[in-house]
Amino acid sequence: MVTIMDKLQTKEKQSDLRMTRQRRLILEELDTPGMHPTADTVYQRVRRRIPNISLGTVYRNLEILSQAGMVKKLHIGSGQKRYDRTLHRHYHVRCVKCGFISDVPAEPFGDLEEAARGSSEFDILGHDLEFEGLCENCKGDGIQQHQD
Amino acid sequence: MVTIMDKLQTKEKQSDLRMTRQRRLILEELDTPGMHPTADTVYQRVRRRIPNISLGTVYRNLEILSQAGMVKKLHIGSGQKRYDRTLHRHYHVRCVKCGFISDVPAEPFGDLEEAARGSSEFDILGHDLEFEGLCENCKGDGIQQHQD
DNA sequence: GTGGCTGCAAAGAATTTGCATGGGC
DNA sequence: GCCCATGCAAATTCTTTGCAGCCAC
Repeated sequence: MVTIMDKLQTKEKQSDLRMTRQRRLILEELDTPGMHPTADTVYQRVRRRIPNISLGTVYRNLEILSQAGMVKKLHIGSGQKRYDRTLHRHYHVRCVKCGFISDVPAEPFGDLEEAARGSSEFDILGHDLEFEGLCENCKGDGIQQHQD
Repeated sequence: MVTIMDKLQTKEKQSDLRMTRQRRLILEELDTPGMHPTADTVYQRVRRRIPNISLGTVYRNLEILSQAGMVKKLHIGSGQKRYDRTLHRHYHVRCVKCGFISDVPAEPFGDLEEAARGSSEFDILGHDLEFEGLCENCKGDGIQQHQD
């Protein structure tokens, strides 16, 4: 089991990262704006350019990049984990019908944490906010399948 | 794969629910205040009273109860799903060190969704807010393991 | 050159599902 | 009695890991 101590330690090592072809292409895929791909989606896409890359490598890299703070792991919806290139802080909306995830360009609400501090014994360090709703496609009762 | 249509349909059927011994005890476990157990934790606890209950039954029931709106499925942290008896709307804090999850008794922020509506094409229906922080035990650098 | 990184494959963890039987209503 | 619910076990799905060779620095 990976402990937080592992995480904290790994975070220090981010300068050691070697920029392999695999890692560079994985990062490139994540740079596509508005994407919140699963590990498998990243795998499928990078495979177009490195046909024999392994899914294990993709998982390993997403984990490493996530611990280095270059990528954010999202635990949205009930399915697989998703990954988001962390450029600036933002929120997400998930379509309750098709699962499509989109960015919400709203400014982070700073006072949320202040309010939580008043009613919890925790040291509050941050927050994640996820909206639920119906995406453009699903508003009209259409049952389309959205992409990542 | 379970689609949203399945979900919506099942939601209508909530009156069909039979109150079996298994289902009742699962609900009882979830009634314990402040608990956010995983399926396996529920299984372990109910097993004390129904030794031969199966893990599959626990999963099936948690899913059914969740779709009936009696239980909320939480996707917090990276690990297993957790389940929360839905009595009233509230938020959660997760300890980044030990993973302990606690309720935040703060009142829901209604204006969050209003703000999101302004900057998204989605029909916003709701939101989930999760705080991150350090729990009482972990504040002092202790690396204790919290329970559910 | 060396230590991190990769591909491959097998293992592991979490959850779902098929089927025959059992039990709530 | 009907039909949903259960126990059991196998199957799926997603993710991690061991290992020998490879490659970025």
